[in-house]
Amino acid sequence: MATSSSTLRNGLKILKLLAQHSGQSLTTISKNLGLNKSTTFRLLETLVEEKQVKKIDHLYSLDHTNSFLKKPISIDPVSISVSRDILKQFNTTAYVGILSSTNVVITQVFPVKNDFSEFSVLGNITPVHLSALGKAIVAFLPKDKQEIILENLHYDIGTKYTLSDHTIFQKNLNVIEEKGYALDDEESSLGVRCLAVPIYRNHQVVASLGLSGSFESLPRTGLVRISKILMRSSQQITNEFF
Amino acid sequence: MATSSSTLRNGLKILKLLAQHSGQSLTTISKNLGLNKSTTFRLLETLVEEKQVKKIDHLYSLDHTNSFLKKPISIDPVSISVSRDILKQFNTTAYVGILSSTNVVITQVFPVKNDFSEFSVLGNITPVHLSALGKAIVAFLPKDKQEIILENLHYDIGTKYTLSDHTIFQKNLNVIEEKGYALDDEESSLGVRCLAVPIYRNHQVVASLGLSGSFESLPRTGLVRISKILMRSSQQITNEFF
DNA sequence: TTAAAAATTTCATATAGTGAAACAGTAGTA
DNA sequence: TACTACTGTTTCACTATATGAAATTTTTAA
Repeated sequence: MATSSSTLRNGLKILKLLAQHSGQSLTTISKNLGLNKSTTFRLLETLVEEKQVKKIDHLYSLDHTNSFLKKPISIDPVSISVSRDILKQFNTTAYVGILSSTNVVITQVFPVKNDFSEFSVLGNITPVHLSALGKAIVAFLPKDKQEIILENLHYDIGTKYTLSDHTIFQKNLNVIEEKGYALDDEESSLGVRCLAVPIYRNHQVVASLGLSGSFESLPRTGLVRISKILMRSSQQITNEFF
Repeated sequence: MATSSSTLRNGLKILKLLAQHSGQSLTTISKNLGLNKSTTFRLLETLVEEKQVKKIDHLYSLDHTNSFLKKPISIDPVSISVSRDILKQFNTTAYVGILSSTNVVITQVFPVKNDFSEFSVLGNITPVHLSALGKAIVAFLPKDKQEIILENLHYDIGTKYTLSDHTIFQKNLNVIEEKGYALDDEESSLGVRCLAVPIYRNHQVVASLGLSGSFESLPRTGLVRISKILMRSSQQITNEFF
């Protein structure tokens, strides 16, 4: 007896196919996946019932309005622009993240290369302690708000969170507050470094602006200088909009 | 014999639950859904294998990096800022859309209200002919590029697309080109109107900037004036970045 | 209007999915 | 360290659900 479920897997295959190529007919989907037509029809009916797929004139498409991953976000909006000079100077991609509960959500992406696959991270949700963007927000929050977030991290993360992790993260936040920027080498196995600074509005941090690049483009020796440039950029933003 | 698939439905239930509350254990998920533990375990294993769910220290979360709905986008990036004055003036939300194949993707949202649920549309994908943002791009493309998109609309939409629709849409595009802006009252049953203008880069349209508001905030009598204000804003953007 | 193609439903059956229970792993406490 | 309680994972017997072939209905195109 197989460990896992082929029926569920087939259903997910259909979703994946429709994500790549929407507006397909039953016969086309059945052929593309090598599934029997009756089976395919029934799986599609289920997906339509569950509102993951819509069916118009016998053509099936993903129902984007009901994606599981579209989670209402309930904090203040922020919008910024990033000069291309900064991106070119550091050969990095820039991101804006905002806080949502105990996670950070990427709301804007500014790729340096003409490689638009970077936009696929738009809307991504990450626990604050796993991302420089998140840390750069939390570290500059008032202490009482920080505490609330640290408490709630028990429930919202995919990582078991112990008291010692709590203490380590708290110390990490203090360091970030002192330095003025957050650094994340967690993805260091991939040679990627992230540097992020807070964005303020009405004297409160509401978002963060981060750069993601290679160790070469964001060298340890240049982090203070880079963070100052970013701070000037984010200060400009605050002046302009808030 | 049931029309639809209870196994697939149970799998989707799990995804939905994890979307609402991530980082749950097997026992909790099983209890919350009233599913047998073994069954739940196997469904979760399948979801993990298919990379829709990640499992860290026996806690399950949605794997946001592998959402079906995150579709690599392969055209040039664009970034803009929108002055809050424009939003306040019209009491509307602003969007930036970019072209991806025959769809338009929303890459930036600037809500006027402190109601961040608007950000849930970030990343939304809509066929070009169903959205002012899409029309405002296609209408200003070179004719040969337009033709390619019109041809491919056969395959990518959830709506049956006939020759007469082709002709109507082509005429619609000509009108938009003449006027300089695209209007969309398709959602008029909900009292929502969308007005969009193109964003250029190197003398080519690469994106669009649109406003979405009520009939009161975007009155028919004011559309020309508003579109001119938007055009100035998008021209400023072009001057600044391109 | 007709024929072909696609969509939907039916039916027999076997296999995939289910759930109870056994087993293994983990954490906390005395 | 040993024990207990709880959780996670695997096994096994059984049947209900999923499958696929085929019949029927609907849709499409000429």
